[in-house]
Amino acid sequence: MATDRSPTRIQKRNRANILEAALDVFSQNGFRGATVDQIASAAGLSKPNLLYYYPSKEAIFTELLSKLLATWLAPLRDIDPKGDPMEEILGYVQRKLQMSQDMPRESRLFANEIVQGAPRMIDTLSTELRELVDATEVIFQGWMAAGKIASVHPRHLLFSIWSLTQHYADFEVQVQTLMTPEDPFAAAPEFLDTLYRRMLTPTT
Amino acid sequence: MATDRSPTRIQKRNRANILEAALDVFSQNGFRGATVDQIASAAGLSKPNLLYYYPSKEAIFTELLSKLLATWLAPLRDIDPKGDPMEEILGYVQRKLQMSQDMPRESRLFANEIVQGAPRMIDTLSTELRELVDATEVIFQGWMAAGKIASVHPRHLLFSIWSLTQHYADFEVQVQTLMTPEDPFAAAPEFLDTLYRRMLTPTT
DNA sequence: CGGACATTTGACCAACTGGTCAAACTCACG
DNA sequence: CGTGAGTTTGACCAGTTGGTCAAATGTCCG
Repeated sequence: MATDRSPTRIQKRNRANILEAALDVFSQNGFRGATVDQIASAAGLSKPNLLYYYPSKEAIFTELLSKLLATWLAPLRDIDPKGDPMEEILGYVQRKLQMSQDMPRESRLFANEIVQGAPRMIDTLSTELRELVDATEVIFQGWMAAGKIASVHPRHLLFSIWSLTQHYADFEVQVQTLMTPEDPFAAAPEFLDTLYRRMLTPTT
Repeated sequence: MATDRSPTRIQKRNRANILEAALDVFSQNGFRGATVDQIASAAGLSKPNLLYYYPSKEAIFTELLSKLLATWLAPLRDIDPKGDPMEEILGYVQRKLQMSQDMPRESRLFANEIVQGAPRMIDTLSTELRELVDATEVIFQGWMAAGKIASVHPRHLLFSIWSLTQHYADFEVQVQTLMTPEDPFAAAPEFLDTLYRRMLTPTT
């Protein structure tokens, strides 16, 4: 496989199929729980054929992670320091919630990895994500100092948003089981909107 | 091994060691990621010796889960319908948070299993836990109807407490990495207390 | 002490898993 | 068509893993 030439039609199709299949399998079983054979057949390929496109299971996982991280963090980058504070935060919450609903596999992929100590993500966490979180903290602190939102611990605020929104994807089985027949996502937007509005409305 | 006789001194010691080791290994690697050998050496036994006490890896896992579930759910059962609503809920939040800090392995054990679809817990979830959640919902609804706490979706309220408190244990690596050098658990109690106090204070 | 029962071990096995390789096959293109 | 590059495959391999078994060793108690 010539990696330094522009990819052929077949390469494009197969690489896309592999990543799609890998997302399915890794998000459901975690890295160690997933087998190359599972991914291969989910992608409609034989195992050696899959390994013709990616040199190892690890390589598939790594590429998948790095391709998805940007998407996953986009809403956080989109927070506008010059926007209305309450609207920005409530909007971020709703966007994250929507992502949990639309992309539960991505959420679980990261959840699986982090619960097990994030052995393949720790570098990204402590550099790229750390910077982004630091920047967000500054924004939140500015809003709090200006009295636009109530003063709370900015990092805990951010973690709480991640926690609450991703919970619906990561623990979907549990939420589904305990909410049936109600649709968990039906009342979630309003619940979270109310929660953050009450917590963050300044008490002058 | 005579299972129908009272356990010997050695049986008691070894069984305890095995479950302790299993908690370590399963919570860090999930069911599939854990190996019988890992558990055995963590318990100071050889693999065949371990399998003399438990017939299979699955059996260890199952026993571990069922033994821990009672402990894990105790704070929820302890909510007193006749107590002061706000105090009961804030107390429950603090107890759950304390458990995340003191028993992070237990939290991650369940988290690992549920993220991956809870194949070995789904029965428990849909019966025992379901009943407990149903009962709690009734309590919450009573308090809301009486105007003692603000009206919010009772199940989402409960899930939010689980989510926020267990987040500190389940995603410990991430939280640690992004909060260093601050101790995540230092500000958490106050943050959660404020959050739920503001959300649940009735707006008459 | 001695025997019955409990515990431990090393050798072993079959299934699974990640990965390799040479040979066969397919495709684009002149 | 033909040819060279791109693609696919079956056979294979070594390491890991859950689990078995008979034999060896340890412990308890009369």
